[in-house]
Amino acid sequence: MARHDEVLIALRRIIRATDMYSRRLSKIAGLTAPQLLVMQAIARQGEMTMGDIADEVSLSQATITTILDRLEKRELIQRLRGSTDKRRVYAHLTESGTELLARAPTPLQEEFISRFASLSDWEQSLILSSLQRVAAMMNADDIDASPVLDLGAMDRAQPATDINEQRQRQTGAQPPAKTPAKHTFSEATRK
Amino acid sequence: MARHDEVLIALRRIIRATDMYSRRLSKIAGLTAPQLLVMQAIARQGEMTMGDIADEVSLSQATITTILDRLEKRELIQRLRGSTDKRRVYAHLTESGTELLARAPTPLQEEFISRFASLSDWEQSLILSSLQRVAAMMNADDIDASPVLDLGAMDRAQPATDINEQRQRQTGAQPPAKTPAKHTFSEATRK
DNA sequence: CTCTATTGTTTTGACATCTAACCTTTATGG
DNA sequence: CCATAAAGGTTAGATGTCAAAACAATAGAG
Repeated sequence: MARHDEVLIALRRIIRATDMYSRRLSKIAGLTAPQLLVMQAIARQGEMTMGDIADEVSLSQATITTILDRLEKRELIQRLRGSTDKRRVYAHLTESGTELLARAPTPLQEEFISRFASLSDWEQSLILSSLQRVAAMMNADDIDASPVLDLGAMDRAQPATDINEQRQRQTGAQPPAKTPAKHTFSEATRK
Repeated sequence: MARHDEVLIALRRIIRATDMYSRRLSKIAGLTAPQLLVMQAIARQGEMTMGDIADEVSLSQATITTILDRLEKRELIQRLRGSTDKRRVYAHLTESGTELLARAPTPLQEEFISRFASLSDWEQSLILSSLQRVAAMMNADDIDASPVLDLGAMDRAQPATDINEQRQRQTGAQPPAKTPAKHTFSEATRK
């Protein structure tokens, strides 16, 4: 078995564990992992537009919409249409949302966190940088995305012309603690 | 920002990249990543039951069912009820399934593979073992579920050496997945 | 001051996933 | 033998997720 096959297996296990924890979270805390992440982001900023949230948590806008739909239905967040720019929609936590969030656990398994914390410092940074490298290697081809790409593509899918479009949202992954900040939100000072 | 928060971010990026590649695969090759994995597994074994596949690719049986539903609808695989044991259902590739599979790319981004391959040997194994360790740390609490809630136990006495032991047979990978049962208790409560 | 391009969201349609509940069949204990 | 448990699959119901298309509102060009 090739090394990269083992990588794939490990990745799928990680992905699955993440998913299963999300479901467990949902049972014990009433929030799935993405819901929790989104709410934490909103709590940090006070109020955010859909696009801001999407950038912050690295999900598409469409996904944010559906997540907020569910949160809104449960009255954990509220949407407010922007007054100056009516295209924007601002989300903020409700009373009960804030409360629920306060009682919620972390979006990463406690078990994992404590195990990870018990590793020595150099082991932790080794693991972290490995993950970041993998992430970078996987996201990289997003950036250049060979403009031509395989012949086999055209005899099957007609579209296939859209590779350049998404170059707006890739964050380097190198700088440790750095909010992407591609979006300055200074809307309130509009005329 | 805490180390484990950075871990979380890296993980989410990896998960997202994996998902996006799956969609791209689906466009250029007509198969998503899980579909491809399932078909490759079947191709290797010739013929497999739902449960075998589930174990092999680390997904639940229900998921395999829905994936095979789609593949069967497109006539890429076929289901055959077992003759001796009629509970079993065997899946095998059809003519066109074999053909499509032959033309399909790898389930991991080529770009990633070549980047990974270009790393030195020790780097590769460093990354691989980091991933395997993360996977092991995340899946670990699956095993016990709730014996005690230690915390005080480990932060003092143990030099944290036995945490690594959990991953004994990961690298061997002969018997893949092996979800530790834990599922067999809630069955016959219907009545 | 219109007409059009751009920007921000939502909707649509398709997959992937899981748990829990439900069927079928086989295995087992009296 | 037969009732019941166990094993293998499928169905139902929820989420998450994305690309693309559809909408809505603002910004720009003439």
